Amino acid sequence: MAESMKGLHRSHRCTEITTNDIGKTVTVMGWVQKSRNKGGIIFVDLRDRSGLLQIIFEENDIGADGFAKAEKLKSEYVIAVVGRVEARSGAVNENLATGAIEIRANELRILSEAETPPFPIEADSKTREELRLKYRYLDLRRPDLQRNLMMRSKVATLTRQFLAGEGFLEIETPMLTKSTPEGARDYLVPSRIHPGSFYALPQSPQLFKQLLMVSGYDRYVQIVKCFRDEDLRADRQPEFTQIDMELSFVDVDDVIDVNERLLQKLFKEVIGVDVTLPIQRMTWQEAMDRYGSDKPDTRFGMELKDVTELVKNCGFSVFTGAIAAGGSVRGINAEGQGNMPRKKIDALVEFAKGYGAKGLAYLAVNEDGTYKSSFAKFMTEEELKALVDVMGGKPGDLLLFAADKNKIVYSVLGALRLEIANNLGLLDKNQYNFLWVTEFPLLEWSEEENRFVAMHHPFTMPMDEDLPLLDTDPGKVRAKAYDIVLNGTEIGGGSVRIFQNDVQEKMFEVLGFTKEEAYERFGFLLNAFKYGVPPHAGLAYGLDRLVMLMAQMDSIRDVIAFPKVKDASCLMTDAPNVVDDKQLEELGIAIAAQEEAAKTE
RNA sequence: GGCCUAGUGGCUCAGUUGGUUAGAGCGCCGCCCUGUCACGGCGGAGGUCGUGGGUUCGAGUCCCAUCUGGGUCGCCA
Repeated sequence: MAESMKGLHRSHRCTEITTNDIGKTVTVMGWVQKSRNKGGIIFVDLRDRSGLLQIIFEENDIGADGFAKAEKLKSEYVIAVVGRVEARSGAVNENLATGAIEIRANELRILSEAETPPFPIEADSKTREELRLKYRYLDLRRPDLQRNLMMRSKVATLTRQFLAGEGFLEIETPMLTKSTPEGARDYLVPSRIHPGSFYALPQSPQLFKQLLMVSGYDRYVQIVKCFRDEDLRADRQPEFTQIDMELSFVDVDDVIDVNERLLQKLFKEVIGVDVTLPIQRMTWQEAMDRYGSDKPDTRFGMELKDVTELVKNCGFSVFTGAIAAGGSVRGINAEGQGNMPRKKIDALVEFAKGYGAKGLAYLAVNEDGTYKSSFAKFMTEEELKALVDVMGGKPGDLLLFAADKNKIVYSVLGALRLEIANNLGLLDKNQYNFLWVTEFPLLEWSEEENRFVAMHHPFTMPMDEDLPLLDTDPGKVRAKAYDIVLNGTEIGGGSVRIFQNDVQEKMFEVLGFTKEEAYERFGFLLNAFKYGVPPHAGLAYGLDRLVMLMAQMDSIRDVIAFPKVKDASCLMTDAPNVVDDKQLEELGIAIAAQEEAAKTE
């Protein structure tokens, strides 16, 4: 039977008690991690969010009734113990922070009994994630998840402290807002009062924070939930948290400066890692050319080399064909992998095909200097040698080439170098390589929509020197946009915003919006800009990704208390679910007949 | 939507070319044990092999479909 905690007050968390407290009487409360009954003496490991503490029960201290109660303790019972802190008379447990002490219990209360949990509550769980997510409240008792969520809390707290000191104000923006179907799919919320109309949950507070700048708040920050109705990934959840900020009267360098100092503080104080400032910067074009990615992992080399000029007249039609079609031929050098078995190379070819490559050409430099290659017969000895030289190929190296449209070549080789590095164990989670990627293209041609779309968003300022190109060659315009990349993961991004109505209108024109359409969607912003708007810029971090990397996890699910699974459902609550007809009726919503209905009958 | 991958007692796994009664460790239950901390000893319970169908004398194993997770491409301004 559950007992009351009347008259008891917890004096310490488990690991807050140290050898300095020996002799004191303390009151501790928590969960039974493990009970070891030796007959006349019982040891119980008590757990709370701080860690473990050993309690010792003997009849002499606690009496016959108390001892009988202690004999009943099982895993996950919630108990309160009053007792004296003692130095252990048995061996010290080196594995425990509190291994030199124990609590000799004088009083025990069983606050809550517990059924045997469906999986062990322990660090480094081997239990399949599906089960852990169904019982997430038990999973969250495990020390590694508790550590992750405590780390996350610390990041949020330090961020608020630091930015408050830099003059930022924390201001909330609405969760029920207007759908702006540019970008990701919106989550929609039906309006009861306006049947047939919908709010959208924000994909980001973008427009509101810009309006706050118009209103003179000067520097804004918000740690805020954002929503995007797109497919999930290990680092993508439908609802996620941003550290979102905006600053007035600044340009790119000002935003970078304050954020570099924020990152330096966070990494030092949370995980003891020194971030050397300034953080390296690289233009988008250089990142693509050297790494085939706009978020390069710079912890290892294996950089791309452009060999287009070298092979444009060779006899290998795969190369020359791609070049003739306006593409390029580029390669990477997997150093020391020249003896990779054919089977593994074939697996890499298959991997490359997953990124749109039609194939992958390879050349291994044998130890004796001869070549083993899928395309040697199409090229002269001189051509091959020149190719190997440009790639820096040494005996024992494996050269891999992709020939296609630039976009595919970049994505194939960018993914391939990561895949190879991962297979070779080159990715050290203890190494933190930051990189600013700057000067992103302003626009991207969408084959699907047959128009330009904004690469970042439609409010991103073009680079001053590229402004004239908006009229003549929009695809060439670079933006004052920047991403902060850590170990190949984009942890944040932002831009300087357009603050002149004429530039903004030009931007909408290039995106194919009529003036009417632009006002229909974003009129509140465009109107606001008529009344005096400061130059402003901002940045937003993905808090989940940032903490994931700090905690050295592979999925953001491990730093989110209640994450969703791949199909965006919640295994614990079973959301989303079907609602009552009455609810739908009030909202004026009818569900269209689904083919599914026939299937379930 | 495509591709890859996993599903066997509560948990994690093994299970041969298809062949007796599907095994192990941990956990759980009972008894014993006064210095354990991966406690120990003795005994015990517990499995429609994700689901449905098929091939076969015989299916955990082979085939088809399907469900539930995970990774990824598309998608993610």
